[in-house]
Amino acid sequence: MKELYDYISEGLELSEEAKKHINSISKELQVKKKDVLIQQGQNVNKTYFVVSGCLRSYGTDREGKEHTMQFAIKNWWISDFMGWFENKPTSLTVDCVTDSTLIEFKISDLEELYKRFPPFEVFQRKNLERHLASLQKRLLNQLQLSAEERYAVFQEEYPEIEKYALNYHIASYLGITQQSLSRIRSEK
Amino acid sequence: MKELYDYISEGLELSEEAKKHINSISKELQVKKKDVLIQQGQNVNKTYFVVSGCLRSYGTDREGKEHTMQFAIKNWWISDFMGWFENKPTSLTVDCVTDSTLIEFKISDLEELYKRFPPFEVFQRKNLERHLASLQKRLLNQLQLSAEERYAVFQEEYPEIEKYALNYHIASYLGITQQSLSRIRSEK
DNA sequence: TAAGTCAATTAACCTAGGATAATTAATTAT
DNA sequence: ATAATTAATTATCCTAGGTTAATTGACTTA
Repeated sequence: MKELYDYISEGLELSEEAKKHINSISKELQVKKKDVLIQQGQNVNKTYFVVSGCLRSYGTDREGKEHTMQFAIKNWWISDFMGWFENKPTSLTVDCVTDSTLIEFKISDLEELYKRFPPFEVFQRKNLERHLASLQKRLLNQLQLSAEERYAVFQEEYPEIEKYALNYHIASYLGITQQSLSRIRSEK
Repeated sequence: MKELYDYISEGLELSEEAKKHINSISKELQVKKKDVLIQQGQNVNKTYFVVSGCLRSYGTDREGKEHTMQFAIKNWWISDFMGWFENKPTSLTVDCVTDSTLIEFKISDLEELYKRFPPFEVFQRKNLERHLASLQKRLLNQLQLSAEERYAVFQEEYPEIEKYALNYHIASYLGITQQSLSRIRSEK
């Protein structure tokens, strides 16, 4: 839990009362590599804060191909926004790239938290803003860079993730096949 | 101004006092097709609410090719999140696809508004959530659909934008060349 | 330690969509 | 209206990255 408090404290003053409330709505979770936390097609109502390890969210298309939306490591959140905000069955699966320690929240409990402790509302807005900015950057990269360039950006930006993730996870994040990624790697 | 009030009223109770405050920090703007509102490379501090017409934000790469990040029509906001939240010169240009009527805000004035009127903070968070969900969907489409399929989704989702925007605007939104879009169109 | 997975690499071939360039159509300005 | 721009289409050729399949390597589990 300490990791979560530290993380929050970077953004706002965390009162004892707030800590207690957070404690009451969350639970720590030990999960194993390949455990599935959110399953494509079901309704989402959970979100996860990563204490250690690595998670991944991805969509699976008709042909069974996976497309990685996001990785999450220490101090990141992961869930399926699309499913939650549109209140529809999720189009993403969230599973574990490695054994991990997580803190689990019901999204509705977080909404309640924002109401009770307004600084959290602000904190969350700023998180969303940052998240949005990084997604925009990724989309722009997708539109304007070659596969090789995207891979270079990825390596530059997320060296720790490259250590955890499998080759085909990374390929599907970059929007290419595993074989292409292999090719790119060997060309250096 | 009425359009903006109506838009806000869909999300929250709009007091006279809040209206007055909004009035004091915004100004209505008439702009012409091709006018540039935010120029790639400069610092961003403005955001625009579209009353009528159509705007577009895009990045220009080294080879001078444009890549459309977003269109905005009636009741949408447009600015450059990446530039603002990272406090860096923007990598996007925002210009007018058609003559338009806008309401202009300084982003810092909006932050002040959130502070003074907390319901706006919530309202804004929810907007960001929706925005994030739609961006995720777009990225997923980019990763898993063919150019032809993406175009079909675009037509389905934004029929009004297709009326306003030029062919090469749409192509650059889909991540393909103008010629490819032409080809796709003629194949039907 | 051998058998059985599961992941990564490599190679041969193929295709969606890019590049270039010429032609036609649609706007805009005079 | 006419000329001058600016945008869209079409055609040819080309390439990045996909597809399929075989090979190698690296973990598991027995």
